[in-house]
Amino acid sequence: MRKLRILLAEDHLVMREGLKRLINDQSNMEVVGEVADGVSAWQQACLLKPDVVLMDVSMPQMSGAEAIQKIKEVCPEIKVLALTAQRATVYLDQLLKVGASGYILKQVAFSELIEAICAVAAGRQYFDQAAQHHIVSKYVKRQTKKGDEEGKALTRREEEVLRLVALGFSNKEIAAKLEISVRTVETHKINSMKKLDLKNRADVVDYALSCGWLGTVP
Amino acid sequence: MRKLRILLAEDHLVMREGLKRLINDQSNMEVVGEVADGVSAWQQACLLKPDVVLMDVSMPQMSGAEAIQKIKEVCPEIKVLALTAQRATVYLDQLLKVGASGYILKQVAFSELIEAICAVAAGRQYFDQAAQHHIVSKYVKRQTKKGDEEGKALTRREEEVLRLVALGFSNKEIAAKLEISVRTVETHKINSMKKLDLKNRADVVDYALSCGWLGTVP
DNA sequence: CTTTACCTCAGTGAATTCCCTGAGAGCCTT
DNA sequence: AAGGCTCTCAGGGAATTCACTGAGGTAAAG
Repeated sequence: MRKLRILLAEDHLVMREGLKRLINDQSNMEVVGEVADGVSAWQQACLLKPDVVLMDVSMPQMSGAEAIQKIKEVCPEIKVLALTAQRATVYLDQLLKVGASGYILKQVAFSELIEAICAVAAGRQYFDQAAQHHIVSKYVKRQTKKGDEEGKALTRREEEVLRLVALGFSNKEIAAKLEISVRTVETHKINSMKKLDLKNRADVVDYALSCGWLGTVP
Repeated sequence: MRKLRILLAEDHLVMREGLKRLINDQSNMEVVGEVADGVSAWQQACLLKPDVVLMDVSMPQMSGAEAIQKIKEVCPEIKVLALTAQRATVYLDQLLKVGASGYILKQVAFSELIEAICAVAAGRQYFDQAAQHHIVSKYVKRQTKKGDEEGKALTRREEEVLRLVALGFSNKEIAAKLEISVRTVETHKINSMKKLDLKNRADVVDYALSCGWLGTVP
């Protein structure tokens, strides 16, 4: 039986080394490459053509989601298992959209990680309990509410503005940054907050944290 | 030669298992315990009396710094090596104050980690380059500016308020939370921002990120 | 006992944000 | 061509924050 070829994309060297050794100890898998940022992840994935990419979603240079999108664009046959430090079910939607085959927390037991890798390598999907629950409940909502859920997706501009709001920038500063008027910023801000049912800045920060917008300091 | 007895305090199971195996592979050290939160870290440290506690500073229930303080109170002979996911030199001061013997990033190479463990076990201190630089530059400043640096330390109340500001709460909400008047909140906010030379909310968020105030969602 | 630091609160005027409304231009789909 | 979505901008009043000042009470340190 051929060994599963795995690419590690994880910027914490210690965890990366740990993962590498643990995976290499498995009889049916081996680590064929290691990278520490999203850009390298994409390049190496296309070069090495691993069976599975184990991808930390919060990495410098390019976010995990962006890297996954790039990989899937060029090599759709490569499976990507997203690895995240925090519970971030909101972020999950984006990962699913760009083509992640699975989603698992770093807090997870090692045996479950191996199981997840095997699952995605076999073409199945793997989600931890919280993610599973999130997906199911959203699906149920969609069934009942019909297209109401889609109406809650932020537009590019809205997300851009909301991210800057979470980072603490004032409307004025955001307007300057994006070269638009303050009133426009207000509009995007209000609209995005209504869509996500965020009542104040604290909610925005919460949302941003759950999205990983603030998680990594590059 | 007796093996170094090490306690792992780290809430990411995968990294914990990785660390355990890597450390146990070393001929001169072994992992004698593993915990996933600050409270357990404290209890197990006092129970197991390890030579070194490898402590993730961001853990649920009790922060790393608090746990270190507890450990050092009861068992000052136990050395603690602080492990952190992000560069957070500001947080470093607190770790030093409570008695951490070393400070190292998760991004570090495994060999350096082993080196750090050996150093703190031997009673020396170990700090990564950035931390080293931070300490030295602060020391130099203190030499030149005398007590000026101390004047820049936030008071408990100021830090409390600033943290809430970074989390996106409005003055009004903070006032309600702390049961003080809005004007008092304004005062603490202004004073703390002046002390740290933060010009706007964005700077506050930056500072908070560098302190790890926003890094972990428990 | 005096000094110092900390926490608390307030006045004031300017600046900014909030929250509602309405609306024109560009682009894509039907 | 018509409709829908996105991005853009604006008016206006209420609410909040900003940035300055001053000040009383308490607790620790000298």
